[in-house]
Amino acid sequence: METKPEKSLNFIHEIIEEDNRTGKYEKRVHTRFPPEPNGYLHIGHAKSICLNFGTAAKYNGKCNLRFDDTNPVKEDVEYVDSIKEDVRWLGFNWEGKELYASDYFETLYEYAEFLIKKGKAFVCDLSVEEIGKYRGTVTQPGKESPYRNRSADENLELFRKMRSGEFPDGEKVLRAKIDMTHPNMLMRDPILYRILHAEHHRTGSKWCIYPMYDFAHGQCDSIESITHSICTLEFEVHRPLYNWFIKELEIYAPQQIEFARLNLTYTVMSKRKLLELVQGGFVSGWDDPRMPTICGLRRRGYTPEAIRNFADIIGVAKRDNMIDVSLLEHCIREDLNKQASRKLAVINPLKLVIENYKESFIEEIDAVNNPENPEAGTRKISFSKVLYIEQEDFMENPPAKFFRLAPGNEVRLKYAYIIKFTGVIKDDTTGKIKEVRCTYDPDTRSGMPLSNRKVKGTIHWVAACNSIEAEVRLYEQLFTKEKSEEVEEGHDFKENLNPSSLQVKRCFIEPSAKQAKPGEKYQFERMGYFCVDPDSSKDKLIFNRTVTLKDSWAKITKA
RNA sequence: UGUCCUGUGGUGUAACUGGCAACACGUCUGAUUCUGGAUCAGAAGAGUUUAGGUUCGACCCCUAACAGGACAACCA
Repeated sequence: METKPEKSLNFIHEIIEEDNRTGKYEKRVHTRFPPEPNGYLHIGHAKSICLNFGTAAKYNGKCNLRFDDTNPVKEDVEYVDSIKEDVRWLGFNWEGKELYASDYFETLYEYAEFLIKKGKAFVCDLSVEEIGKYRGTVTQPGKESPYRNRSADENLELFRKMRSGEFPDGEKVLRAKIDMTHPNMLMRDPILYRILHAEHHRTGSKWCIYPMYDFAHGQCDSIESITHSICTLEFEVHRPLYNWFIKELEIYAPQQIEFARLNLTYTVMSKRKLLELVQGGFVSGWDDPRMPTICGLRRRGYTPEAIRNFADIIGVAKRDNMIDVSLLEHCIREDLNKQASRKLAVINPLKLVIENYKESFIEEIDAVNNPENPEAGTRKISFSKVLYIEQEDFMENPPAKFFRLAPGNEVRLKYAYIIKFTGVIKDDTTGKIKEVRCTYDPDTRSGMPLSNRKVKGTIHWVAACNSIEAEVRLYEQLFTKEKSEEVEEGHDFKENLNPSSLQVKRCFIEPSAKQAKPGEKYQFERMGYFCVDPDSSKDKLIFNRTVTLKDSWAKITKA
């Protein structure tokens, strides 16, 4: 039992173990999760959160939560609050208080002056457009700014005036003096500070110049003594620049390691596109259960355990990837199968009358709460003459291998009796089936000596006399294409939106569901896992379908 | 017409650091089942982008090609 097969290390943990072997950071492991508070966290962030906090935990290290809040015009406390909530919900804690890049604004400013004095930074008067032109292109070298050779003293004076608010937005910037012909565009005298007369969500109006992300991120990691700065691939090109700052500033050097971000089929992961869906009203909000956001998944009924397990299973590497949602779905099913109490609920009701059952008689029947966990016990459900069954569970002219109710077929009503079809009643004008009639075998109630007779199928049902009504929101993939962003030239990704990603229905549920509270998770037998929506109230129960059960019959019918 | 990164079954990740490819999801069988769920047993599916090279031996090292991605915001 103790000899679990050794799980191989991902490439980041390999690096860490090597560093621990060589004593590079005195065997210290200190990571951080550094979001910008300008949007909600999504499942891609969850991968990063699990990686950073998980790595720290694995090596008895620390992991900071730090907000990289260097752009006051895009950031807001609303986002910092939601991010903190989501990280906590996922099951992670950070020591003491969360940190902010804005905590280090003074230090960062001093770093800038240090560079100026060293002759490695200068104040530039070029406009945005001009700076763009001077930068050259990816294949052509850039040109040096005419302001590049100002004296250190002049630069210092100008920079201090920038800070004291003597210039309007955009008038001047502070730039590093590196190399305008560098093949890496980011090394072509990048901007360090810009003038922004804007209210910052934490520092208020104290500053009117703000460091660029590139001038803040690496130094913040350095200030916090981070050992391994884990980030996504797009920052790989920035690494030489961060290293340049660290070297010129002569400060502690963390090690940056990049990994490939998560992509999931049938959804989008970019903040911009997610925002577009919210603002365009294509979803009800950031926490719409169809969204891949943490709050959306939470509302959908996903558990932190399932998400953490998912993050673990998908692994970490450097190559671009596109993970099949079926893996995420597998993770939540696996978790919920063990946890969720079962209920009987009928979503597309069809009236079923048992002809030989006593009128207005009600029987209390035992139902198992969770077959995976005997300790969950049993509950009573009512059985009566008139029931509802699922429309899909009856067919007048069934195809081969249809094991449900049909002329000539016997089926079991889950936890109750075996019934036999006797007839249907149809609407005179439309010809639609209004009710199905059957007889039951009184000796076959579950648990009775003669109840073991084999029947082809078992279907779920609900008593018409006392079942309760509820709203169910049936969710499907948000997009119709695996690669949701794949569109022809000139078309928009929103054209791939799935028009039937949400179907709202009224359903009948056994009365024991009456007390269901928001956030609670159930399995409606044979239908899937459902979670009580926060919009739910005593008077109006609302359930979100987290995911269907695996359905091999559905596969057969589709084929 | 640049620099950097990446290329292993349908998908994702492995391969004890050079000894002819494993695990998970998915797919398909069969068993079992009062959820066509769960569970159990099994199968198919890659010879590691290509071409050279080093080596007794290469997924692993070297070279080149090809393919994909990133980079030209006073965004992060």
